Formats: sequence, structure tokens, C-alpha cells
Amino acid sequence: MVPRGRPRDTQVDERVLRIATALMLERGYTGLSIDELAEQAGVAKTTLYRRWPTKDHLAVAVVARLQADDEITDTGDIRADLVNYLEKIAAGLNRMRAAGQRQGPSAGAVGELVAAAARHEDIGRLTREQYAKRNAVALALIERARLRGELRADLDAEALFDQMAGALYYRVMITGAPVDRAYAERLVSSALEGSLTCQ
Amino acid sequence: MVPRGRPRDTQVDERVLRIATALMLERGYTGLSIDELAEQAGVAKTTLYRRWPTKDHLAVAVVARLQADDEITDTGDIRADLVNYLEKIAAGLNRMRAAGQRQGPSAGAVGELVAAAARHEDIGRLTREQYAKRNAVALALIERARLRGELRADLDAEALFDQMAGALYYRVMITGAPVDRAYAERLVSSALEGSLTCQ
DNA sequence: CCAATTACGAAACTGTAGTTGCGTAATTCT
DNA sequence: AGAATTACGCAACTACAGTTTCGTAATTGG
Repeated sequence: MVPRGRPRDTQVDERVLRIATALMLERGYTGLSIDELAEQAGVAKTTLYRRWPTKDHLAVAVVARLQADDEITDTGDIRADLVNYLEKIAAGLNRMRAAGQRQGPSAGAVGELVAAAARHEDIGRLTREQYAKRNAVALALIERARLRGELRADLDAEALFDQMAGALYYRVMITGAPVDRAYAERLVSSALEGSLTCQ
Repeated sequence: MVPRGRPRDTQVDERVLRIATALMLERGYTGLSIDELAEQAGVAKTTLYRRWPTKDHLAVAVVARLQADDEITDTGDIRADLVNYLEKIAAGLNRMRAAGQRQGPSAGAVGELVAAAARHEDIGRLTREQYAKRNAVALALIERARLRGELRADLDAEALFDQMAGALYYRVMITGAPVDRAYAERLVSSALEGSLTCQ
């Protein structure tokens, strides 16, 4: 199945995304102008819109490149594995956080991502699929730890992971508090050990 | 301190926000046109911009009206109090969720709020203050439960609340999963009881 | 070689957020 | 009463996202 007409210039995608990333890191989403981007990349606006139907789609592509691949490790020590995984997620969030307005604590590009997902059905579907995949990997890790007796048999794996990942996003997007390895450790401890006096 | 010049027409704020809310619920943030809003409200665009410096500021004002007052109850049963509080937060989120694109699961106006906070320093500061206030109330509730022995003495109250509130926001903004009373109960159980086999 | 097909660039165009300038209305202070 | 001050409406303006049109370039298939 060779495509019919003139092939796309594959160098364009890479070059545009590189320049767009630089511009977004420098001036944030609002400060990124499509006209300027096209000029700096040396292409016509029509060429950009053939690849990304809206500025939101382009921004999502930029943000996607900032996210880590987030590979999970399974050492048999669920506490250490969870801390490591959360730390990787936090690192990706902090990288996205930088791509926004310069001043103060801000969600940066994470906020743009959520807004874009809310505005465009296709972006929403895409990100939900992406996160479903990540969720599945984490749930499998938790399930293995449960089966080998590290975790209680009746635990709510979904709630457990939502709690930990959610707290990271909540801090970045809502309260503006920092997320780092120390916080990841606090989260895992709190989630695993619970808060009741005894049971 | 009586203000000097011509006083503002106080009816304008209410009327504009009412119409803006209706338009946003009907067509979402993108579908809300300032020119159209001004015309429907019977005011000039300059009058709108005197009150809300950007469309984002206006949208935030609209969303703020959709949030519940989220009063907290302290019955002495920390589990029930937490579930009730989380359910109130979830109700506000679901109301904001409606104010976005019609189709499918979407963060709706919650996403716009986060993006607006990232884009405008003043909005970011405002929302962070708002959430700091809410956080303080919840932390006080947890602290009282800890002091009367319902919760373990060495618990991490901040992590505990981040986990529960964060999971709600995570679902609404990222995974698109539903948030309701049943989920609030799962969250509280999971957070309070922990996931380890024994301690 | 030639037709069909797709990509590209250039330029004009539309719609909307946000600004500016100006005349006028409503209020306070002296 | 009159000056200073702030709000309002109106209309023209700028900037930018996104579209459209058209001429041209690169490729496949017959």
C-alpha cells in the first residue's frame, strides 16, 4: 500500500515540533503564535494545519514529547516499585509544568492538556486511552504484589493507584505544591499503611 | 469611603454571569462569544472588559458559581465525615463537568479552570488560596479525629487528604471515570485502612 | 508519456478576543 | 453651580486562529 500522491516532507514534523517546544517553553501556550511558528519553521500555515487541525492538537503533540516513557519496574518490593514509578510520573509532570507561564507555581502545559482534552473529543479519547494503558500496567504490578502476599487480599487496587497518581496531579494542577521523590515516599507510605489506629 | 465617580450598574454583573453560564452550559467555553454575550446582556463590550479583563477571568467567575460551598460536618465519625465531604466535592466537580463540550466523558469547565490558572498569575493565586482554605478545613477535621484517637498518631494528614481529593480530580480531569458517593466510599476505605497485609 | 493524486506555498479571507478613542451620563467634592 | 471622576455605549481598530483559493511540485499507476 504505497500512498498515491506527493509524499509528505517528514522533516517538517520534527522541525516544527522542536521549534514549537522551544517557543512554548519560552512563552507558554498563549504566547505561541501559529503564524510566527510557520515563519520560523520555514513552512506555510497550510502545511501546519494539514498535520495538526488546531493549535490545541499541536500543543498536545508538543506536550506528549515532554512526557517520560514511564517504564515500570517490578523488584518484588511493592513499596520501592511504587515510589520509583510515582517519581517518574512526577518528573514528567515537572517537565510539563515548565512549559507554561514563567511566573510562580503553575500547572503549565498540564493544564493546557486537560483543557484540550475537554475541548476536543479526539484528544480526550487519545489521552484517556494513554492513561488507561498506564493504569493497567500499575494495576498489574499491584495485583502481583497482592498475589504474593505483600498486600492485603481485599484491597481496592483501582482506588489505591488513583489515590497516589491523583495526589500528584492534584498538587501540580490545583494547589501548586511541589512533587518530588520525598512526596512520592510520603504518598506510598500513607496509602499502604492507612490512617486508622488499629484493625 | 464612598467611591468618586459614576457608580457601576450592579445588575450588570449578575445578568452577564447568568447569561454566560447558560451559554457555557450550552456550547462550552470555546462556543461562548464575547460579542454575542455583550449583545444578549444588552451592554457594550467595554463594560464586560471593565469587570473581567479576559474571557478566562469571566469563565472562572462562571465556574466559581457552579462550585458548592462545601461545608464540612464533624459528627465524630471521621469515616462518615470524609465520605460526606468528598461527595460534596464530587457534586461540584460533576456540575462543572457539565459546562463543557457535550460529548462523552470530559473534564468540561474544570479543565478550563486549570488552564486559566496556569495562564494568568492572578487566577492561579486566587484558586490556590481558595484551595488552601478548603485544605485547612479538611486538615483540621482530620487532626481532631487524630487527637481523639480515631486515627493513628503518626499519620500524614496532608498526604491523606491529597490522596482522596486528588483521586476525585484525577478521575474527572484525566481518566474520565465517574465520581459519585460509591467511589467516595471506596476512596475513604482504601485510604483509612491501607493496603498492607498487616502491621 | 500522461492522468490522477497528494503536498506545498502564497495570499486573501473570516471570526473572535482584546484595545482605543470619544462623546455622554451619573456621581462626589468643593 | 461647577470641576473632577468614574461608568457606559459605540465604533473603529489590531492580533491571531483557522479557512479558502489557486498555482505549482512530487509521486504513482496505466
